[in-house]
Amino acid sequence: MPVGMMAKNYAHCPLKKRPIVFDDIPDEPENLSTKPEDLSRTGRLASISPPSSPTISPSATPESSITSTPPSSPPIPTSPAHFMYQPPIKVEPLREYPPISPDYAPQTWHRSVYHPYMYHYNDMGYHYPASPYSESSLSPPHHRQPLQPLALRPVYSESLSPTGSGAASPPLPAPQSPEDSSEKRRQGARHQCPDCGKSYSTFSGLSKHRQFHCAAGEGPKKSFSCKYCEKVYVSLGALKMHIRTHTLPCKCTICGKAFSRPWLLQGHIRTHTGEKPFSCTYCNRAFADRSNLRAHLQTHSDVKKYSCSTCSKTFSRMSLLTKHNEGGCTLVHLDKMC
DNA sequence: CTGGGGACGGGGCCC
DNA sequence: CGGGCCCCGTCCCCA
Repeated sequence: MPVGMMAKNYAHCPLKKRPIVFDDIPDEPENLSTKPEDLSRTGRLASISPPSSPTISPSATPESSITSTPPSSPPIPTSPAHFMYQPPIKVEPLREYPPISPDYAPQTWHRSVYHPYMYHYNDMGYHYPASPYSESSLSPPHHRQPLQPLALRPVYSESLSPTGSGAASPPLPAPQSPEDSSEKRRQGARHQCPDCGKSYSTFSGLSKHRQFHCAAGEGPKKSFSCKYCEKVYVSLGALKMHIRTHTLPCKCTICGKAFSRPWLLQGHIRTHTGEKPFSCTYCNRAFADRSNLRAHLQTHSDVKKYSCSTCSKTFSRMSLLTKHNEGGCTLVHLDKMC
């Protein structure tokens, strides 16, 4: 969404939440990555090419929009937005993208309705055509697996229950694949703590655990306390991470707001640019924040993630369940009377 | 009041 | 050990 438009739409928002419109924004924001910049990719915004697989024009209907030739370049918004933040991009030209099958059901095609680009950006640095590849799986390819068509790849796991029958409803997410679950990732770990049984994929991980974390073990229980507050951590790394919440080294060049971590800043910058890389499989709604998409997905489910243990009513968010319990689960009140 | 979205914080894990 | 990313969670605001 162009910044100017967004500012207009924020007319009813508190001042602190309104994006700031600049007339003289530099062409390219500073690289947020803390990694050394790859100089070979200087000018990356203009040089990124989409995958050579068939692409889909977002403006066309799914049935008619499959083309064998990719567009010359992703459309870059111009006026009234003078600036569109483009996250650092990792280009992997040798990566194989799954071909688009004509078997895609139209209802599975979607794109960000806010995102002006026809290529979805995911935070792992991959560019895909906006449809039919989406962020809906919440499992970016990363090092785990290449992104697959919706019909093939495992989809987001937070077990949405079917919201209804009928062909109009897209298939609901299947259980998360083992590769996507940190818990299941550990199942393949071969380094197990003899004290508590917890497993790690690397010996160093196990060593860290035994030295600092394992309550059942004999390792030294060092503690690291924050000099800014009362918090105490069992590892220096955790303390350093916490200290960043005091020092806030990552500063937004647009509004000056500071954050503890680069990726928090990246998420914040999306509030300025309107970039919404995470789109819902079911309703096409797009989000700038993965967690918000996750919460949104709950709204598509009849049986939501958080349930009242007393009356079995389910809620999409913990806060709603808390409110429910605090304010008035009638069955709770009945229990208290008994 | 309830449900939902936006923005953000923090700990854990992997590389 | 640090960076990057994940998930979980909270707080606030709004319709």
